[in-house]
Amino acid sequence: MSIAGVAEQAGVSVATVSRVLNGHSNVRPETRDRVLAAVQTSGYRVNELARNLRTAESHLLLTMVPDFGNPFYAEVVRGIDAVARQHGYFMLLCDTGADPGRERSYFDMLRRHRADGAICLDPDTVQHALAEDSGTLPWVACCEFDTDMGVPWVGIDNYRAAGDAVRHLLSRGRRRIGLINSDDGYLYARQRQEGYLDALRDAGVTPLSAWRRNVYSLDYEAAATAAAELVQQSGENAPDAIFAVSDTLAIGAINGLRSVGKRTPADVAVVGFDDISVAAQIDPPLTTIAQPMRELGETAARLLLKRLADPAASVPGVLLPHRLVVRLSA
Amino acid sequence: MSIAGVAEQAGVSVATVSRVLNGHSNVRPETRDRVLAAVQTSGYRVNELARNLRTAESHLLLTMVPDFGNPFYAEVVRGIDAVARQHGYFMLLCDTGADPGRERSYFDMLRRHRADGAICLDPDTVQHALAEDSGTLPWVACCEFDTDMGVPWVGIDNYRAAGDAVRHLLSRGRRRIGLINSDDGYLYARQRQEGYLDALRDAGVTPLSAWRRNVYSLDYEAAATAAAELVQQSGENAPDAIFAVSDTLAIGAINGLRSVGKRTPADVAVVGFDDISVAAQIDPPLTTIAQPMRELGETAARLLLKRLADPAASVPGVLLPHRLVVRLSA
DNA sequence: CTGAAAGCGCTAACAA
DNA sequence: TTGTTAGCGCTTTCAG
Repeated sequence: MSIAGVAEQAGVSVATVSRVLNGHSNVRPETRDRVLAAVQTSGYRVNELARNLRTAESHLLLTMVPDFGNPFYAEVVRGIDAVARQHGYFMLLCDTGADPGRERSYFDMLRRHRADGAICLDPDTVQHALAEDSGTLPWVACCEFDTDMGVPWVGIDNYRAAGDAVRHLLSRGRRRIGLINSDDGYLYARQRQEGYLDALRDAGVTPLSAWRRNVYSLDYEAAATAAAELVQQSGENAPDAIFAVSDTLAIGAINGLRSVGKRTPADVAVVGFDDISVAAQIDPPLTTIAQPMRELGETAARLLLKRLADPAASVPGVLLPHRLVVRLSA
Repeated sequence: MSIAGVAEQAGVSVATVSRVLNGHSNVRPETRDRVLAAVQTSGYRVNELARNLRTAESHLLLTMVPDFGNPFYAEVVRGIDAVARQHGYFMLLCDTGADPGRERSYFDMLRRHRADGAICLDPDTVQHALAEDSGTLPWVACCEFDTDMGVPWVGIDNYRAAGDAVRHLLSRGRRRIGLINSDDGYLYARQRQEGYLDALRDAGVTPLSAWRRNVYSLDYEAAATAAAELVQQSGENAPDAIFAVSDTLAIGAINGLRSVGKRTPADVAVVGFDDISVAAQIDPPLTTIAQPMRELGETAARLLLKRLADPAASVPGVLLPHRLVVRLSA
């Protein structure tokens, strides 16, 4: 049943039906009622494919995440979704696995008019590829952003946040602070490492490379292994604290520590990053850097919507505040 | 730049361009090359809106989850996504918050031809509303299913799985087994409760209602409170074990137990449900019923795809096996 | 206030 | 092998 059917049933033209469907005011109330009745009885629904073709917009927003099993991303995505829906858009969530190929294929949806805009949370390394050949497409970078990529962005100050974590550990009397970092294809990983190193140096401690481990997947096991290795080194190579760049990693680390008989925080203090909801539930509750996950997502969505509404508008980058949450692990 | 532009540039008709774009064989190689070249230089991309309007399909699949912050759903969704993409479909993830209104509005996307099919993980109570006025729309129920709703489904045997959990506790010598259940708007919640009750009775123990708590949001705090209340009752009202119908709840429960000085499993054994990845990481590692999350999603997607390929085909319901994973919490 | 008609970009008969 | 043409269902001038 198409608009033509409704028109016939109501004894009017398709144009009139379209008008009432779109809430135009220039329709006689009586006519409008007749149309509405016909819509009711016929069970008609607009074909948005047709509408979108005509209006040249899909009202679909893409969100590309490297891994949507990660609770951190889940919460950010919630923020995006809320704002999008609030503005009449639907959000299509794409799990790229941080794979440039998949990322490209999703990005193609923009070019093919299947989506109006995109929000990208992928590693800045893969974002760069996009920025080059599609500087013109409407998208914004979220959480992971390179300020001179010329793309609107939102995120936190990772450098300073990492410093805050380290300074907290320092203030607790820890000196040999280890780092469990993630894949340094992520700018955030590199920035947090810088923040960590500088904070240590500023305090007069020379960071040993033996204190650092990279984990190339955000999984618990890998972090557990890394933590166990770290503390089982001899002498001053063995850290008395660990800063993990995500709560997931921190939880794995605590588990790894326990498996080699080290207690947290008595033997080794641990601080995480993100403040996902499990962080407060584990034993000991995790001290961590809280990111405003929901706001991150909401802001990204708003930036994109603004860009969409006025392609010429200069959309700013925005930095959101982080916060140290002290619990018992450090 | 549209297909017409390419046609002009290549000196052929739009039909020919369409043919090479769609890989039809009846095009002279030389012509095809000319077209391809024009596509290249012009940077043309199909407008899928137009294509979809013409072919009357969107190649979009909807997945409706009640809460996509829940790691359990995340993993199921991964399975759906993988199969969908493998078959040339994109998956649109919708967080309904188990709200019938939002659910309806997403479902409307099917009626409006924005999506070809849907997979629904929402409570069976809200599914029923859908089944009534849209028995004809292509959708399948996943995890949460009512076998006589006339909709293809996939899930596990919740009744038996809950029984297995309880029997395990029984075999460990626990008799006063508590239940932390979720919102009984979910069929799975009601089924697991039945399984729990029957297993207890079969073992000759009379389940006290004082042993049971419902938690209406899947969050840690609520579960923690429930667990604390449960064990602080007097006499035989205080359970010596708790079966929680999800790992999230179980983790919260263990935390609640700890907060009132009860150790797990020494004082109170705990078994969870789902086997999400944190389950193995907490202290003590969680004994739980593992659901084949990924397969659940993959199967749902396959059922839907089958239904789409042949609307007349009778699509079966499928029951996937669960598994008791014994760790240290019980 | 309403209708006729053009056209969004594409695919698929049908012709040649 | 290629071109012409008729829609897909809708919105939107432009006339009346």
